[in-house]
Amino acid sequence: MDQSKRKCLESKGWKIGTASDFLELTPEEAIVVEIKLALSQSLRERRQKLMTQKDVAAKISSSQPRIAKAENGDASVSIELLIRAMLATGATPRDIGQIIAGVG
Amino acid sequence: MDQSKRKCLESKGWKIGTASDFLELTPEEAIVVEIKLALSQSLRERRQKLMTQKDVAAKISSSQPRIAKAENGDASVSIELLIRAMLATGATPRDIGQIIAGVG
DNA sequence: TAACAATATATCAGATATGATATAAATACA
DNA sequence: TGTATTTATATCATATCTGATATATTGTTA
Repeated sequence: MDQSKRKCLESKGWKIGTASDFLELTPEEAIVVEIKLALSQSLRERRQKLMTQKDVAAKISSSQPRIAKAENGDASVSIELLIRAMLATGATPRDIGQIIAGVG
Repeated sequence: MDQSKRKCLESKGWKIGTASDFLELTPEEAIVVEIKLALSQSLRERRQKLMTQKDVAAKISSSQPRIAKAENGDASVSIELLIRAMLATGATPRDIGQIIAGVG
């Protein structure tokens, strides 16, 4: 990973150490990060076509700020919240599965 | 869902209310439960062929009891831990995506 | 431009998930 | 049978994730 991507991730709360790559993460952790970012991106793309962050939040009893963080790839957002938000946009398990399958 | 399945889920900590179906869960929550159970099952199947719960735990800095809970579909286990455990068995994002895509 | 809607950022207390530990129960296998 | 291995259950302090709230920023539209 290049310098700019690392800085980007760090600004969102990801702790990827001082190395210039994912070397400080186990392979499993690195893939989890990639899965989260893929879901995050996809959530934003889907949601923008259909509704506001507030709408998504209401459907899953969350809050607009939390959906903003989800879409921004913030490290504090769980995979579960990302999936719940995706589902709120009408995504199916099939849609979500395909996004995850496309990682790596 | 029949009575026995409901009792089974409840014994694992799932709060599905008093109804005889998933009616007390939002559609999104119900799907999340199904995704967790699917990952849980798949984890056990994959893991048993390859290694012990202790082995999986070591690979992802978790503990054997936690892996046991993951395989038993305990409600306290996050999707993230399920995915990390799957990855520890050698599952790829593609494998995981297919399992999720098959829900519903 | 002004006014409004949408999104981003900051903070925080409460809830949930965590690994660790101890140990019970089950399973394998000599 | 007994003994070792594996898995399940219970408890707990800590870390992480949560929604709520306030508010700043950005974007849109009159």
